[in-house]
Amino acid sequence: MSVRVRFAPSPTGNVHIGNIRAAIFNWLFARHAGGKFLLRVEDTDRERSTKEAIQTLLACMEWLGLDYDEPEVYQSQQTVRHLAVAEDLVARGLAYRDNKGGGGECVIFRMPKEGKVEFTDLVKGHLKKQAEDTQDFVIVRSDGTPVFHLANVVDDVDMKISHVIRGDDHVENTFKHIELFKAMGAPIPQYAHLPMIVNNQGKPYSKRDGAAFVGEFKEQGYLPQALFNFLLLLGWAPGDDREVLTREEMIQLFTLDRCKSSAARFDMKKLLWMNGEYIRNAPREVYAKEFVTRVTNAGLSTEGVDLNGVMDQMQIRTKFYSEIPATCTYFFTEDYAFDPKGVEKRLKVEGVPALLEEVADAFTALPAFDVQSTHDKVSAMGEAKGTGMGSIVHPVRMATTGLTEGPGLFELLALLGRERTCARLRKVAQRLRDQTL
RNA sequence: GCGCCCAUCGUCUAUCGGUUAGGACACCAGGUUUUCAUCCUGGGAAGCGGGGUUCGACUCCCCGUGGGCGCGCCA
Repeated sequence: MSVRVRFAPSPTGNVHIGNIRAAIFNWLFARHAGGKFLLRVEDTDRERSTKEAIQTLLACMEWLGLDYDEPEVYQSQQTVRHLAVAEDLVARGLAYRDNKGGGGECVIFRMPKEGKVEFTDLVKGHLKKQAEDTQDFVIVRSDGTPVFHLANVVDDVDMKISHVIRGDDHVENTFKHIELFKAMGAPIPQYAHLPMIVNNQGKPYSKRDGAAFVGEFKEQGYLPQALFNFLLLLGWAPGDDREVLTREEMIQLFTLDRCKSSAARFDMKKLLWMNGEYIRNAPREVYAKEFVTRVTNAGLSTEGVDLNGVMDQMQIRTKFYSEIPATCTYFFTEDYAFDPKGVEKRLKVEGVPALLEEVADAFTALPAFDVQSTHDKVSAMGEAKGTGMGSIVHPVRMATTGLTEGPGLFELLALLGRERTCARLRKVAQRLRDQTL
C-alpha cells in the first residue's frame, strides 16, 4: 500500500505550532517512506476561512519547506459528495434522521450498540472502547451542512489516505471515524496520534504562553530550519545523541515508532539556542545573503567595508538575523547610536576625553594599525597607567561603536581602520567636552 | 460524573529486564588572561507512591496519585 498522508488544517489566519508540528511529522513520514504528502484545507467554516487566512497557511508551509505533492483540496468544495455519502448511509440504515435537540431535522450516524471499537495506534499502541461508551453523532446539521467527522472521513477516503497522523486531541474522534470508514466500506487508515505541546502548567500551549503561531516566530527572526528541528524534537528523538539534524537526516531517521506519547513542554530557551546554532553554522554564503540584505535595507552602504571580516566577527554572535544591523551599524556609518547606559558608565567619566585623545595620538603614531599593534599599544598604556587595559578598552569601545559589547576591540578597530578609529575617538572626546553626548 | 490517554534531571529526551540511568537546553564554577558571544573543562540535577511478576525492575502487571484529552447540529 502506498503511503499517502495529509495535513488538514482549518485556516483561521494563524497557524498554531501544534498544528504545524503535525504537518512536519506527516511530511517527514511521507518523505521517509517515499510516499505522498497532501494538503487539505478544511475551510467549511466560511466565516473564518478567508482568503487571507488560506494565504497565511500556505505561506507558513512554504516558509518551513513543507511542500506537498498534489494540488491542495478544499473541503468546502466537496460538500455535495459529503451529503451524498450521508444520504447513502441513511438509505442503508446506517444513519437516520432526527430532530431532537433543536433546529430541525439532522442526520445522525449509528454507532455500534454492542462489542467494541478498536484500533492500533502507531504511537499509542492498541486502543479500544466499549460500544456502550460510544454515542451516535450528528453527521449532517439541520441546516444541511456536513459536520467535521463526515467531511473528514469522506475526504480521507477519496484522497486514499493511508495514515492519519494528527494531534492527541483526536483520539476520541478516531473511534467515530473508524465506524464511518466501515460504514462506507472503505479501508481504514493507520492512525498515529501525536502528544500535545503544552505550557509550563501542562495546559495546551496557547498564545497566552508566548509566541504560539508560526508567523510570530518568523517575525521574531527565528529560522524555519531551527523551528522545524526544534518542533521535531518535541515528541520524537532519533535514538542517539544527535539533536541538530539536517533535513536529509530527519527524513532518513524519522519513524513513528520513535515518537513519544506523553505531552511535551515548549522550551523557548532551547529554541533560542537552536536558532543560534543554525545561524552560527550556516554556510557563509547563506549568512552573507541575510547580512547584506538587512544592512542594505537599513539604508546603510557596505562600500569600502571588509564585509567578510565583519561577518567573521558577527556570525557567531548573531542570535537572530533581525538583530542585524543594529548590533553592527558602526561598521557602516559614522552616524551610529550611543547606548545611554554605556555613555554614563564608560564615557562621562573624569579624564576620558583626554584618554581618548591620547589613544588617538598613540594610534596615529603606530607604524602599523593591526590587531597586534593596537593591542600591544593599549596594553602598554594600561600598564604605564597602572590601571590595566580595561580602563582604556571600555571607553574606546564605547566611543568607536556606541555599544558596550561586540567583537573583540582590536579586531573591530582593525576592521574600522586607523582613520575612522582616530577620527571617532577625537570626535567623541570633543562632544564630551561640549556636553553634546 | 463517565470514557480514553500520559507519567525519567527544572525542560526536551535516551533506555525496549541487568547501565556508575546517557545526551541536549537551562543553571553554577573555571579557562580562552577587554566586553558580549563563541569555544573548552568541570559541577549539581531524574525514574510520582504502593503492591506484585522476576534471580533481577525506570522498563512488565495491578491499585492509587497527579496531569491531559474527549463527552457540540466546532474543527
